[in-house]
Amino acid sequence: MIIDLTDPDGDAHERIRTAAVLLFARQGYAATSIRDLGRAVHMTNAGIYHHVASKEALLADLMRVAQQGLNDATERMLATAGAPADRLALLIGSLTAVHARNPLTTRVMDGELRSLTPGSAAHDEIIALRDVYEAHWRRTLADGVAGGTFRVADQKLTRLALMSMCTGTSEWYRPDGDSTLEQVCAEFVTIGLAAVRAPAQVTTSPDYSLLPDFPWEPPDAHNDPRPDEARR
Amino acid sequence: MIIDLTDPDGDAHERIRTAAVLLFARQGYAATSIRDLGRAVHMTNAGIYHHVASKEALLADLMRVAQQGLNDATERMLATAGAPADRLALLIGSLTAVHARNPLTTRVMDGELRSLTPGSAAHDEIIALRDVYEAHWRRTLADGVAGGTFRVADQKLTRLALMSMCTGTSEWYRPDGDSTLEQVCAEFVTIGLAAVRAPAQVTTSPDYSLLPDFPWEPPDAHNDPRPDEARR
DNA sequence: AGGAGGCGACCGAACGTTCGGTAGGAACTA
DNA sequence: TAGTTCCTACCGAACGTTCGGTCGCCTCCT
Repeated sequence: MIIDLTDPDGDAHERIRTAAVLLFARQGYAATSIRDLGRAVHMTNAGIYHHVASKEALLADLMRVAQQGLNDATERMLATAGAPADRLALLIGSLTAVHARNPLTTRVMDGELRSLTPGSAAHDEIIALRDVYEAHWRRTLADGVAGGTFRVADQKLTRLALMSMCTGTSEWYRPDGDSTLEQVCAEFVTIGLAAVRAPAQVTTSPDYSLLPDFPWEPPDAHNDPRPDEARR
Repeated sequence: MIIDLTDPDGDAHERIRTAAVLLFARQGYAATSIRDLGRAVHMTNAGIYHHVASKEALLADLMRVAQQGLNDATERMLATAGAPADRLALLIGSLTAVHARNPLTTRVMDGELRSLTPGSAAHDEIIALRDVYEAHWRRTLADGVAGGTFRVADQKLTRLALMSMCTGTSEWYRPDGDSTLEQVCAEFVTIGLAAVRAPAQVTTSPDYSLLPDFPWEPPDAHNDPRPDEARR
């Protein structure tokens, strides 16, 4: 499933998407030119436009597919979960795992929403998809509080704090660290349950095979240079 | 201390910095033009260059002063703290508070390092300053582990996870929420101590007057439009 | 024959940056 | 007091470059 950016026989659309997620994550959308993309896939800027309607449409497409993938996977996993504590554990674990395993895609997802023209159809669509996702968190927290399992001062604050803990994973997680992905997720689940004052439970680790696997996420994404911690 | 961007009698350098932090945080450095800055302070693009050597120097200056301010404040606060648990609590609380109170400045600090030319003197200087700051975290965690107070699987992972929880605050905290800043900080300290398996302690809330107050952070920063959660 | 894929050349606009010039005031001299 | 000389702050115009995007043509493959 690895994608060779320079292979002219590969699917061009897929190669462009792969290059886009790489460069958008590394330099940011605004600082990446169509010519940069072309250089990465061995094409001219004009060639890119044979496969893509516009630079912004490329970003929107990327974000839409990625967010949709997360939504689908989340709903698949939640389908078998019962109590709010179980659901919260699943939400935390899966969001963390997705960010750890797809750091480039998720960095674009989380950080480039502002690059879509406000009010455009694409922008509104991504926001709507994100709302659908966040509704799972909102409902889980509300259910837990209503049922007496959770005790939180401010549901919105708790949700955003936990989500930002999970999404932050894409900025620092490396698979060659001392902790496995499973350990990180379990750790975060423990922290999350503590944050809502729910009793820590023996967590059945989530089935990672249900998580979305973005085909354009390069296998060596974790070795991609990052501006910080460059020499550590 | 509030700064009127359009007041021609105000200090021009200060006005430009204020506009820069606003626009860089809102649109990103790459998507902000010198002409945008000029428009914000009622100057032409040429006028800006009378006060600023280059666009990148403006960003570097901003980041350097901000990071230096955080470093100084952190060292002032740590000077009176003893045990690793106290020091960790201070680090968590102060980093959270700085991000909550200066969301625009901290978003630029945390997210625009990649916009500085890699290898340039300015880039290296910011990284060095950041290293100095992170060393406080590293040492605190190492001391706690060595002394038996903390029990963590992976110090680097723990540090980065906790720091990203704190820095995430700038993305969602609003002073008009259900929780005060003090409550958020206390909550995060509790979570952080749980993450290192240290006994939760009665936290003496940090002295927020020691925290850096960036003069260019607009007083209505929390009302500045953000791409996500726009309609919530 | 004809469509898919791609190239070179090009467009208008915007970019960061530079340059010559100027209004206004302070400072000094006659 | 009047005149000369600076200096700070800024503007209008332009520099060369790069931007996102378009157009026509060529070359394969079917």
